[in-house]
Amino acid sequence: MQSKPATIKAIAQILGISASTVSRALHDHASIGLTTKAKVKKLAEELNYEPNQTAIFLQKGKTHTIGVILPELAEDFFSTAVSAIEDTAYKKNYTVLIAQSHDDEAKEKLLVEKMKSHRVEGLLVSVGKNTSSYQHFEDLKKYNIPVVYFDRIPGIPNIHYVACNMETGTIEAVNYLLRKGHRVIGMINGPQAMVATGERREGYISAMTKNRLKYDPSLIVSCDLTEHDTQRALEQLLNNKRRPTAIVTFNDYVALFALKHAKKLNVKINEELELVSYANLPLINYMDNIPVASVEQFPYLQGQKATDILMDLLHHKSTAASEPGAFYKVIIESQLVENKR
Amino acid sequence: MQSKPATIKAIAQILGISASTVSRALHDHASIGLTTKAKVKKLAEELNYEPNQTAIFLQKGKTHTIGVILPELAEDFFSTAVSAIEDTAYKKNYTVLIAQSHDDEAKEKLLVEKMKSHRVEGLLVSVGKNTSSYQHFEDLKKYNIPVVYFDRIPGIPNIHYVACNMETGTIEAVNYLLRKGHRVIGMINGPQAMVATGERREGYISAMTKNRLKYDPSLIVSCDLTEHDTQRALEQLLNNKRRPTAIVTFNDYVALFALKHAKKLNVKINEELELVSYANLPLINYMDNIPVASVEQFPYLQGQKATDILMDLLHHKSTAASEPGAFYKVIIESQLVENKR
DNA sequence: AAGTTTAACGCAAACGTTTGAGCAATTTTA
DNA sequence: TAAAATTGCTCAAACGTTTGCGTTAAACTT
Repeated sequence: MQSKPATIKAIAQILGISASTVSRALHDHASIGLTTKAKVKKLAEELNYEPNQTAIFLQKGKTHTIGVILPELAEDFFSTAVSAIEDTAYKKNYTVLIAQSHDDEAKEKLLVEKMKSHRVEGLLVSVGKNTSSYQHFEDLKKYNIPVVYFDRIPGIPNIHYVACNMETGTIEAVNYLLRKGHRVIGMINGPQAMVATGERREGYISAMTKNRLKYDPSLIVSCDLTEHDTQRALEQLLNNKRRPTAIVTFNDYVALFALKHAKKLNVKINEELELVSYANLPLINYMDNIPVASVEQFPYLQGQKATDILMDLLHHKSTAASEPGAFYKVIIESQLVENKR
Repeated sequence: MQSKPATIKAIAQILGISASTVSRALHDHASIGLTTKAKVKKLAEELNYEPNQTAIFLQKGKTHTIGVILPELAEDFFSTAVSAIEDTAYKKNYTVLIAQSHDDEAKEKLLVEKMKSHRVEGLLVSVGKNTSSYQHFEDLKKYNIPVVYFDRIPGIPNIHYVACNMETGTIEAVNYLLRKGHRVIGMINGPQAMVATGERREGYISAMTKNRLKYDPSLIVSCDLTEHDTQRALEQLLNNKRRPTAIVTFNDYVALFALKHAKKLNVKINEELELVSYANLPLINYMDNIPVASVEQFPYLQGQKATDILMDLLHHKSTAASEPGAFYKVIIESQLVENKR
């Protein structure tokens, strides 16, 4: 078998015409005769000709490829976001390159280099939870590679992003618990560096004070989202002088860790302790007992919007460049959904 | 700002030397003077030079890219498999291009074209559940693009694949249920076209007959894995003349659909009816009640092995070509894991 | 001192495609 | 029937790299 795919040159040689004619024929250019076109197309079909994108990329300077950098593909939130990204990109005839940082800032930097090297036209990123500097992303602007952040966004100005406003959902969550009669409500929050951590905290404080309850800082404890640290955080809350009867956890994984540990500690879920979480997992509502409610973060929507924005940026580069102060900031309001039993 | 990244040519021009010298200098070629090397590297650093992969691809005829085609990224099984693929590929300095078929055979074909067009060096694929012809994949062999199938593999000879042998796990599952005292065991199986459907069926029959129980065909009903059809299948089993007290479901999603519907039908889970499933979901073991056990399919391992095989194929192409009869067939034995309460 | 080696670099082609400009036939116009 | 317009095609350069081969000048032989 022919190991190498057919090229335009090969077609040209067989037909005894020039490569440019073949190229134009395949593109239905007006200045090529119908008989020639027919011959070319027929042979291309026969040889199973497939344009070499890498050559086209080089020639046109456009790769029609976007990159995605995110912490963990296996996490349900991200995989559905990527699913949306791929779907949306596919419709616009873009290809997507993925890479996961595993929350490692050093690797994140390397991945940016790799993406740059691959000449992606734009980048979609959800930053690692430990990432402290965003310079490696911001540098891309110099090369006209737009970056759209989603979900885990940096807390810096002048960026494009789509994210959930966690404050809204958190307020709803706390209100929900208050309505159910809870007065001492704890929170297992995320790392201080994350924007979402601050929003949850603000939401918590806002809901409490709006309800004329005093805010007790000892009821909010941050953790690094690992199972181990969640256990520590849970114990810290349970041993607090004012022991919470309900806890808002940073996300579903944390909720599951906490649940597991609570069982081990013989804390009766939904009697002694109720949980409210932020949905990253699809089937939490198939579960019994926990958590009683979740704050939905719309991963598919986020992925979709982020890709739309990137596409817009790519196709109106001039506009974006001419209005350097204009940044997309799409905020999806998080929403409390009560989990049906 | 400079909108376009620096090129070798640009560096050459600035330094007043030739492009080839710059290229060699950057690669630490022996025949370039140390002072020149130093100058080149310094300037490259300053200009933030990043080699243009598309150009290198074209020149070398190697893209260092592999493609992944699978049905649904948002499904947990696949996302963790992709996570493994990306991790493994990254270590070998390969980039991964992903695309989802959404179980649509026509789209699957288009994606193959796209991958071919992108000149991926190899392909990892998990076929759609309705895919009946595999010609679009097999055609790639002509172009020396190796294909490694994983998990959802075609039932044809002469292919490389890694998959779980569902028969083993199914036998274990049925044995487990028999030990628990069940005698009438149902099965909600997948589409007939899937290899895994056959394996489950064989496992079921094998376990039953080995235990001297007669095999009742009406207890195995196939469904298309949608929620709706699962409901139908469940009802069919519940209305069977011999009503099963336990059901083996095709996967966790089907189990969840069945569970949901069973609740609606007022069937008491784990009293009237026990479920055993095949794990695709990570947190099924955090759940109460269902299912009592799962057959683990090791998604990360599958992704990893599949990528390893592909890498091997890519690096020993000659070997593979010289021994046309040699195909990788990695079978991971599925394994029953009892879900801890 | 003439010949030979070696070090350091440049030339040019190639990868596959696109595209502006040019050119030769053929057809149209006046 | 000569000039002008149209048709259908070819040439050559370009995109950014790599690489075999050639070239120059300096350093080393004997």
